[in-house]
Amino acid sequence: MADLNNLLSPFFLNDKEVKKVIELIFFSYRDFTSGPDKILEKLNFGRAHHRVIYFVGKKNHITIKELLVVLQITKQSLSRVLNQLVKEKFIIVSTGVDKRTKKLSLTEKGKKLESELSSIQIKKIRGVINKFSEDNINGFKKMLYEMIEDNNKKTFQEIND
Amino acid sequence: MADLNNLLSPFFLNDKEVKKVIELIFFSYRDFTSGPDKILEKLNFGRAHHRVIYFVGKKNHITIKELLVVLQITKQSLSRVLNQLVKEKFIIVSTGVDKRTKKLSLTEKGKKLESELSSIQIKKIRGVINKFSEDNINGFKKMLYEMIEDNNKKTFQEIND
DNA sequence: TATTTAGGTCAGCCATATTGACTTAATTAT
DNA sequence: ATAATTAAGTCAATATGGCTGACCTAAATA
Repeated sequence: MADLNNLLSPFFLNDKEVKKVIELIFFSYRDFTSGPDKILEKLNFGRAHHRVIYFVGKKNHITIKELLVVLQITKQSLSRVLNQLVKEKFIIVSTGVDKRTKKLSLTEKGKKLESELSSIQIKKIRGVINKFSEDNINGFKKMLYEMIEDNNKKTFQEIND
Repeated sequence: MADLNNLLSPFFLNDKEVKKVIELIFFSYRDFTSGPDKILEKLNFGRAHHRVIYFVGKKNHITIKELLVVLQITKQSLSRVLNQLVKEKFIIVSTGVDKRTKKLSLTEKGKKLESELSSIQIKKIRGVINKFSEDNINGFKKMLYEMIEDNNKKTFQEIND
């Protein structure tokens, strides 16, 4: 019902073919993160710092709790990473209207790093986009979205509304 | 030249749209690995064990060196993980024709675990495949492949020849 | 006023990775 | 035959990024 393509010619991949997809995901993800990793290394930061920088950049004035929902780590884990970023002035903290909360923002230094890290990944994705059609890109996005668990689909929507 | 679609209607995504793709990759990969992670946890294993189990299952009689090329970690890192898997009888080791090398194989216990872990990810991918067309799937695979660095593309080909 | 919420902190633990230095045994090249 | 290279292993130290559990403060809400 949903898709004529499937009704007319149901598409099947055997286990071996599906496993190739597993490997493509593994290899592509590793290379997707390796670029930023190299820059982060020079700053003695890791991927966790990248994620915090990224999502604070994405949503200015994000609170600790919101960040925890997105990252799905414990506050103890976030704490160490975030404190380093604040101490080294990539992120500044202010108090929310609800005075229990804290609002996080990137400093100019933080914005610069975020931009440097993101531009590597943006470049990589654009490189891919340029080789494919609009249909392919839209399919790619939809398929990635379908791989996300329902509760996290909600989170993805929330950070993009 | 390469693609009429792009010549006729060059497809452009602005930075904000490309960043959505970055997030889709982040969220989907996390959920792609979370299923196996839960099973591994019960065995006091981690994702590193999964990768070793996976690639030994993929290529029976793989050597340590071949495994290191695929995994791109140091032999010290591999050593700990592999020794645990051998000690707990998920993997058996034999000597190659070149007596310097070792050949790794899954035991029945190892095959069972590999199958249990892979079936989760296979199921997830099939779930996605069933919602899309053959064109979409082929596009998906090609786009993932294009995200891999050239030297690793070679590795991907080699493990699939 | 009592409870919940947002955030922080201390301590200890585990997994995964790294670098560097060094060893052994087997193969290959000179 | 000897030298060089290769495959594998090991010891030690270090870093990152997660976790649990226990406990605390201050502010908001019921």
